[in-house]
Amino acid sequence: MNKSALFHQFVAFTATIHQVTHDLTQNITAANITPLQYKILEYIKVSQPVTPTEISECQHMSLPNTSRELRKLQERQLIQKFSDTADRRKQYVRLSKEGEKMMEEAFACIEERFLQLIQHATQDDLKDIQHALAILEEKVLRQNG
Amino acid sequence: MNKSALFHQFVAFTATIHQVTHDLTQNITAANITPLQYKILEYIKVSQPVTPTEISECQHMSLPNTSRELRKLQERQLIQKFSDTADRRKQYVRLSKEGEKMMEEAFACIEERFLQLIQHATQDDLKDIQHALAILEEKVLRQNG
DNA sequence: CTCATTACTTATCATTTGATAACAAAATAA
DNA sequence: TTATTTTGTTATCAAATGATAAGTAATGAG
Repeated sequence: MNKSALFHQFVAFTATIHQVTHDLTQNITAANITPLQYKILEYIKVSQPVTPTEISECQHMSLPNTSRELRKLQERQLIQKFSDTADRRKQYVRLSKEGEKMMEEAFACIEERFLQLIQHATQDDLKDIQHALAILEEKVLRQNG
Repeated sequence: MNKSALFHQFVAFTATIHQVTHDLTQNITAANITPLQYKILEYIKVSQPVTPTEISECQHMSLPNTSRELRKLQERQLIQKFSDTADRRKQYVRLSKEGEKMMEEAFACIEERFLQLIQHATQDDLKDIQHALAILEEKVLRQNG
């Protein structure tokens, strides 16, 4: 099998994934949130509690800029910070009640849009999709990062 | 089968795809190109010739901003514009020789990184991957856009 | 204790990107 | 013909993001 052909197929695939992600997530929050801030909230939502350093690394941004965005999110009552009792330099970030509500609504909206995407899928189709996702995770994405 | 579970699997999958895309494409050009400009060149590369209006729509940006970025790319000799002989309002954009060279090098670099990702895959693995990509394209991504 | 390191903040500046108004030229419709 | 629409440009402003210097407080190593 031709690896180069597989590469081209993969590139086309990722382009489509990016397009679909854009469609699924556009206009997702009424709140006046920047794209970067949404990304950060999304990460906190699925990984909380997280430290600013972790956010900084996962979002590929500098710690000062992370700190600035977290301050804005805290001012808007969307997140809360707690300092580690053992190591008081460290901080843990969580969504506030309001932030949780906002992100849950956002996720619900994305899920609804996703379900529309697969509305005509049969049970067999769903199994195929699930299996395909698992194959790619295992054989391409989980290789070493 | 639980569609909601599939949704969560899909979300995790797309997050990983975005991460891998980031890794595959980071520091890809020596040229002093902004991320947006790279995206535009990438689109031109695979779809040329394209009009500014098409770029504008596919990249989700306004026509004035598209025009500005194209001007910068033209000043840097990375693209060329031609006006349509039939409808002289229209313009066709292509990569210049230099732009082609740059993008081919970029793509070659990305392909090399991708091949590393699947370096341990057997022939059967490759067939599985190819099939998985096809399934997802057909049953999720090509539903209606 | 002293010194270096870690985790984070504040401040500042540059660059990139987005938004919008105003315009021009060509094509099309009336 | 005149009016309208399409395609694109230029100019300008605002906002978002990136980069970096300097500083604080806590921890840990020696």
